Amino acid sequence: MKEKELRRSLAVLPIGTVMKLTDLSARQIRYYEEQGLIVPERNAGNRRMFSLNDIDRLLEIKDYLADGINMAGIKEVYELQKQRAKQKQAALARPLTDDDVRRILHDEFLNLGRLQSDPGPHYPAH
Amino acid sequence: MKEKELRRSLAVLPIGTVMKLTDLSARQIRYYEEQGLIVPERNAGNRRMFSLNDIDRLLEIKDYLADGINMAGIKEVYELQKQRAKQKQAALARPLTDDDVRRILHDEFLNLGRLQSDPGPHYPAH
DNA sequence: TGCATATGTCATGTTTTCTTACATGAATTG
DNA sequence: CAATTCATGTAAGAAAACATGACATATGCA
Repeated sequence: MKEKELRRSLAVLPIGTVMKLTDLSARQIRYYEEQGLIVPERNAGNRRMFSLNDIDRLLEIKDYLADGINMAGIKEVYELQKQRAKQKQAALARPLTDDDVRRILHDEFLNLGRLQSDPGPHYPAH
Repeated sequence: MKEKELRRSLAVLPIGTVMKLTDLSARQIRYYEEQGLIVPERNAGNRRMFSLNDIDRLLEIKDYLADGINMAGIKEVYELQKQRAKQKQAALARPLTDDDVRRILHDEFLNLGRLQSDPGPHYPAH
């Protein structure tokens, strides 16, 4: 499962291909990068190079936008995901204290309603 | 298994990416196309666009060349593969006659020695 | 009405790729 | 040995793709 992950994160696609695969304009893709939602690599000539993971992320962003969530909201979604991933990794790195467990469970429940079944209220631009 | 095949045959990679993934020069890749060993698609602007299957094929070609097989030999290899695939499909399309079976078995045995265990003598330039 | 957001469009410069042509070292053949 | 063929390198000029920056605009909200 490690090699597959590597392949999915290989930056091999130019923006033209990504436009076709996602049906997004170059302007949109660059804007999402500007907003920090994706961070495509650059080749030696400064061309953006995208991975399959980037494609997935872009399609997700598209869905969120179609659902009426704005940039700020999407950023928050990914912030939460990042923090959850970080916690999970920390949990793997060392044995969990009771306090960890409580905090993780708390966050899980906190995020359940907002991110899965129901997008919830549209996030205001903080 | 059908969707995976589709993804593998999607022409999404520019030649620059292919160069890096295969460690072949643009000259080599174009030459192999000229020889009919690969047939990359073209985008609207006439740029070659490669699929993952093309990458596999190029790496195969590289291996064959490293083994001392020349273009003519490699062409023959792929010709045989194509014919075998055609026969297999024909076999699926209609019931086999005894004669079919005999002929297919014959070809299988014929190709066994040459293509699998031992590359055999280097093919002369036809 | 005025402002912020998300996207379109245009201009200009750089990078990538295309085709065509010629060059070349290694192997082959007469 | 001289002449070919093969597989690849290299260079030139044109076209396509992409980058950045600026300005335009529709939409929704305060």
